[in-house]
Amino acid sequence: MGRLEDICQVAERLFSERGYHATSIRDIARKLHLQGGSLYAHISTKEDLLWEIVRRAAEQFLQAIEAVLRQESDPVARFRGAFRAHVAVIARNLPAATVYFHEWRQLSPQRREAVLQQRDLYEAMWREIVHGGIEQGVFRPVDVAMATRAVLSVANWFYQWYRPEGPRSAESIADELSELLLAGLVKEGQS
Amino acid sequence: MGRLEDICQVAERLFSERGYHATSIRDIARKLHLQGGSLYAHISTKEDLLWEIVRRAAEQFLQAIEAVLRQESDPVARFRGAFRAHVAVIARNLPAATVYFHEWRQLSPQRREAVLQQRDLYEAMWREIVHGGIEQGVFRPVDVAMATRAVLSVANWFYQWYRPEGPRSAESIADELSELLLAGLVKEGQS
DNA sequence: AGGGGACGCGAACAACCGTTCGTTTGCTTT
DNA sequence: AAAGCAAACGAACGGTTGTTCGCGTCCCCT
Repeated sequence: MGRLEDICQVAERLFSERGYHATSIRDIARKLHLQGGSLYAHISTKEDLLWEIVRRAAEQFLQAIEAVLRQESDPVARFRGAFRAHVAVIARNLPAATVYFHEWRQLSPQRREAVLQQRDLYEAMWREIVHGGIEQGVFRPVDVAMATRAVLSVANWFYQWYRPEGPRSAESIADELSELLLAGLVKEGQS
Repeated sequence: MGRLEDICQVAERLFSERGYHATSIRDIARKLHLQGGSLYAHISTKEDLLWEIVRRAAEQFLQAIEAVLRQESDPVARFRGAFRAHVAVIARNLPAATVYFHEWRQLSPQRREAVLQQRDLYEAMWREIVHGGIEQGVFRPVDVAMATRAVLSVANWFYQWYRPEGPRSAESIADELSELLLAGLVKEGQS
């Protein structure tokens, strides 16, 4: 089954660099020294390939935040952990994350709906973190939905500018960004 | 010249909804009750159409922040003004802004380069705002590049979730978001 | 040793792509 | 009324798209 993995990996790279519709099945095949039609021994549809990439990425985001929520209970620790985990998922697999954020609209209506449902669930977990911080008096009483959107904006936009060959590690960047966001959330006094 | 404007408007909508490569010249023509080939009396290339949309959007962002920098000098006022202006450009022309952020990579290498240069210039102006705030002792001594990236993440991601038919006005949202970001930047004491 | 299944080839498919072009239409100007 | 002109038609172009399929070829299992 190593071949399918190879195909996915090449597809991730090309889809992320050129976009889904600007990448042909023959482009993917060429990078593997194969003929276009040969890919259909391993995949059944070009869209299935996109779906596989998007589905896996979505799964990783969910698993990452669930692990944090399971292990941490303090709002600030949860916030830092979830932010760091989100950034790590992107950094660990930048092409797949890029495809996830950029190309999910090209999926069929049903699959698009599934992505949206997963995204809503993910955002609800983040809102829970923010809500918990306010309820425990650690965060200022800001609008939960709006603050969550701001946080996720920074977290999601990360894929647009992060480059692994850059000078700073993803963890170091994640910590600095989450510190900046926390400063806007936490009540004046202690961090 | 009204016809070209019609074409641009339809192209903005379709490109933003389905993506550039998923929209054919015939799709655009159909919405105008025209034949595919008829568009070529007004445009010279499909890519030229995309370029026109992207170019105009980029221009609006630049003009908006330049006006703010010209009128305001206080760092906090500049920050609030620039953020509000950025969000207003997106809200005022959501389809074009969506195409700008989402499809600029599909342009030719030279035009892509021009977009990048403009974006760098825009970001430099934002860094100038943050830098000025720190220098005057109004903002905490954060990393200018990183803080600017965080702010622009929230500002740019706005197009992904803002819907004009929603309950809150773009200005009200912009003010709340910029307040949240400012709280993370400003030194403890006064706002 | 021999049979079977996975894998890859390469030609072919219908559909669609962006773009061109000769022709027709219909309005405006003289 | 005639001439001119921009706009739209509609057929056609060469190329590319995703996908199919019959055919070999190689390796693994018994």
